[in-house]
Amino acid sequence: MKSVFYEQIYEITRRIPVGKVVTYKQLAQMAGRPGAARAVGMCMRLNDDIPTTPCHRVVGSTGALVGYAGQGGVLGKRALLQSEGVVFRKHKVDLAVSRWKPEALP
DNA sequence: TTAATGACAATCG
DNA sequence: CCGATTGCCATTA
Repeated sequence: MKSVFYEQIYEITRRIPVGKVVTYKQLAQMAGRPGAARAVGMCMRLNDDIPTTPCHRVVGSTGALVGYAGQGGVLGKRALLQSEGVVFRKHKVDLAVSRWKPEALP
């Protein structure tokens, strides 16, 4: 365990359903640290356990794929998201459709 | 304790 | 719309 903050981020990230994404800002807010979006990004970068923590489902507030430490970089990330059903509008994720809203869970 | 680093985000020209 | 700038935060050396 690196830190409580990181663990929280990972835990939330693990709940993201297939075909949906969240923004770094959103994660930070859910972890109780609004404004720590940047720190969240670092957390994702350190994550190497992709199977249990789908960090590729985390994008920028505008839907742009900021970065990806996994295979293929942001390109591979985009491919993964698309294959999971995430809707893309040009080069960015269509947050209006693919943003995960915890309250929207059935 | 201070300074530096990033997978961010909002603002400005 | 795009690129540059500034502010923010947790972690690390």
